Amino acid sequence: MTQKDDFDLREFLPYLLNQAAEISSQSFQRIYKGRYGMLRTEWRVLFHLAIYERMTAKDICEKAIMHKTKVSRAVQRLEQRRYLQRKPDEKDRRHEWLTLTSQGRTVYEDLRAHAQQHDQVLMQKLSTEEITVLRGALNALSQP
Amino acid sequence: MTQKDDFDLREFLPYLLNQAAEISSQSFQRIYKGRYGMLRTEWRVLFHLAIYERMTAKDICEKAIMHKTKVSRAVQRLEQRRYLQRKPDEKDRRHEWLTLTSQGRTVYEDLRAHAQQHDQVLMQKLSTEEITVLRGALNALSQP
DNA sequence: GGTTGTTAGTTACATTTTCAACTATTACCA
DNA sequence: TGGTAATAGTTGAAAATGTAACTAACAACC
Repeated sequence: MTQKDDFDLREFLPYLLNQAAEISSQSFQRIYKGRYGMLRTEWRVLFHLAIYERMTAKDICEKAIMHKTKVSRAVQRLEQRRYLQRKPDEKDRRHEWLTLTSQGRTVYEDLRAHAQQHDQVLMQKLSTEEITVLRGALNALSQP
Repeated sequence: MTQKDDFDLREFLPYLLNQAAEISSQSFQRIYKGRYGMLRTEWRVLFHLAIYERMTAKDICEKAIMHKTKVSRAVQRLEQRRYLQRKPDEKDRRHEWLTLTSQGRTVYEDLRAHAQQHDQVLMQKLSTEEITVLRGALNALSQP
């Protein structure tokens, strides 16, 4: 009998994180999909732009941990729907600055309200202290 | 100034969970992909079978929170590589019992060792107490 | 027993994602 | 200055995923 048998994959952090992330995202996904036909990639780009105001696609890649082709296509679709605007950087025309249109901000505000509600439901499953520790731990694990 | 401005999506649990899950999964993904050319779906089916010994595809869907078509295709590929065997249920031939072959178990043991290592690296980012609370919270959030 | 409904699992097709190659622009440096 | 390297972002083809329709087997009710 060796020591390796002590390790149970049911306690493997990436597994637990994935299950929790999956389940807690699902019902919210139905909201942005149902209301605006948005994909998860688009929702993520949208709210990053709302939070940080003005970003390049590359900034979004880094903050949101998304591949650049994913971001590129999400930006295209959000632009088509007039949720965002692109403006090339004057100094370095490889960069494009992205900002939400007022229409994009309206959509964002609506979704944010739903997100807040959704978050409250999730937090009811936890104690105040658990929530604090959880947030801290998730932030720590998100540093690569 | 309304209350809604208090809610910052950077603290939205599904977002934090997703970031942590994504980052903590990435380096491990390179391992099963690099060593065995496996996809995440296949890895998940493999280790569920290793843990529970004998399951139907439906059991896996429920435990792993995966859609049945994902499971169906992962099972097909694992069978082609001779990592698992199917056996129809005698009583109810709609059910198929799945078990790992010895080859599948060997692969699993190898990956489990790597997972354990990986888990230890992740846990170094956290205190013992954080780990305990985190596990509890993730389990709570995984109840749908 | 036969009709209807349900369940486990697969398949076809559409959508999304990934990977690699590509363009356009700027940086570096001999 | 010119040539190579690096960077931001896009695109096309291949792979993976999601959706809905399907098959096969069983259940339930008349």
